[in-house]
Amino acid sequence: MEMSDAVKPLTSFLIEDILSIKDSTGFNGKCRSQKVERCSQWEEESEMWTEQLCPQETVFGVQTESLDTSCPSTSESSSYSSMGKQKRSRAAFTHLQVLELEKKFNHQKYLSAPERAHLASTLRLTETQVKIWFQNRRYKTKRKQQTSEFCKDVYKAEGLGLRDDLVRSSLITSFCKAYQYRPYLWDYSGPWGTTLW
DNA sequence: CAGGTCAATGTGTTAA
DNA sequence: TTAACACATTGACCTG
Repeated sequence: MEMSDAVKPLTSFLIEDILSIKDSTGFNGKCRSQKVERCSQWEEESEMWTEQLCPQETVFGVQTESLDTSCPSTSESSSYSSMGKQKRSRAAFTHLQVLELEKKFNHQKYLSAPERAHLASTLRLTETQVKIWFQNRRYKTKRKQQTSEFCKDVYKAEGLGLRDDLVRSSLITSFCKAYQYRPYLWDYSGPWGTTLW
């Protein structure tokens, strides 16, 4: 049986995450004209930095308005709707920023305040963004680990020769209880196929 | 358009 | 009291 994503060692995910030529939004190498346009000023200023560290991937030099004061919001990005609600922005970190964050995370899961400040200035992010990124990253790692352990339990149960349907129903029940607020984990590819349901 | 990803936000907890 | 944390959720944006 082919190993599912859920049971791969953690390092595999990290390496895959890094090697897949994607930025943090899942963007896959094509130009997002809207964002590039919005952040042209930032790109101009960071051109040297981008080329120095990531010469062949300047296409990923995409930054959103909320990341850097040198990239001011445009009327579009900070626009208010007719209802008066401010549109929430979500920064898309560059491929290079994510790469450096991942490298650091591989080395240490927690940063001290000085380390965070240094990394933030190096990557031209705010300290809060670095802090939140590490928080989210730890949580993501933990979720994957939980999924992985769940799969090991399945294999163990099957190895003991327990009836497949009983194993399945009990595990699904406990899994649903544990992850009722985490539907994204339900997509895991378990030993009984690609979908649970 | 449904579903996935992920930065940002909200909430509750803990330690200094 | 404050800052940082874990965890859950939201909302923007992307892909198939």
